Amino acid sequence: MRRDSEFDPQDFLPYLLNQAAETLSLEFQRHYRGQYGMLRTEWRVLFHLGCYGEMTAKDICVRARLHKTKVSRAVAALQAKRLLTRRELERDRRHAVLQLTALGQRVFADLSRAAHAFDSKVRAAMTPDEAEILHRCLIRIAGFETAPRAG
Amino acid sequence: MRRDSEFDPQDFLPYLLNQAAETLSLEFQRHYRGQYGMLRTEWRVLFHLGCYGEMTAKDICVRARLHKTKVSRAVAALQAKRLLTRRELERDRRHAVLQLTALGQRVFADLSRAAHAFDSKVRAAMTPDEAEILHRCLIRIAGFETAPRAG
DNA sequence: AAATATTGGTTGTAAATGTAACTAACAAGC
DNA sequence: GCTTGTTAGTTACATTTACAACCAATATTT
Repeated sequence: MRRDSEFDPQDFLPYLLNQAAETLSLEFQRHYRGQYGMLRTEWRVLFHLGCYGEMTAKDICVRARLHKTKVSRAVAALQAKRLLTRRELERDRRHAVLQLTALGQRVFADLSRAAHAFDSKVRAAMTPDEAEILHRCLIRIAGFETAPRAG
Repeated sequence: MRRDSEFDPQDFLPYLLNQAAETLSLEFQRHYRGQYGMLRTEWRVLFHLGCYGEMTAKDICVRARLHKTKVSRAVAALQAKRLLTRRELERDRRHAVLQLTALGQRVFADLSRAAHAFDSKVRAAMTPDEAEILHRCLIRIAGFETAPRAG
């Protein structure tokens, strides 16, 4: 298994990023999957609804950068689990506003706590400076607006 | 679409990492997918074989952290594309050493160049310090050994 | 108002992935 | 030797995802 190239997979950002992302995702998965039988997309939809409050499926698509079919199926699954409800708008019956049920909010609160704890644990492995720079770089790479919370 | 929570998805590392990883992966995909009709796992297998030289499927599993079924199928696909060959070992016919064909090496060289260019482009959006810290953090998160090139 | 386009969302189907069960080759215990 | 266990790799099947076609409601054009 000799060394042929000067370029190492670990130096290739898409690869390294994927490995890091996969590592964390797999680890956190057990919270929403193990505890609540949720899929990643379902957790994301719940997460967004919990963080930003009620919105339409389209809003979630844009915010979470998910394809509408994925959102559609995740919403159906969350609805079947009684974690959210859909309320059609009279002024435009194409739209349906989604909101978490009381149960959904409890699940979100629980997972949100777990997420926070998990995040802290990961950050504990770096200095505050490193954490800040990492965050900044990832935001930039992901192409998120610099100040999305202002919108 | 009001704000319900102090915790933002963009502050949750697994989520942010995934978004960043997805962004880069989707962008780079067009090189191996568009040009050569390869899947991500195929590109990874090719990448590892090109970088480290010939090895068995099992080696790739360990190095690239891929499940053996994924590797098995990727190898079959690359073989069908005439990018690699398998050579059984006489001393242990369970093992088959995989190596790139001349064509495979050319494809690897091309994609390797593209990867390098892509990587440089991404790094150009940060200072050298940021790039170094980002790399360090990702290596740590991914759980890679601190000095795997020594092995 | 009728025809056309657009938008929000769902459904159908093929491709891809994950998991488990399996085969074949070797190793170890008896 | 013959069972039992392990390892490398494949195959089969269920789940998940991607992509396209679709439907219904609204907007736009004429």
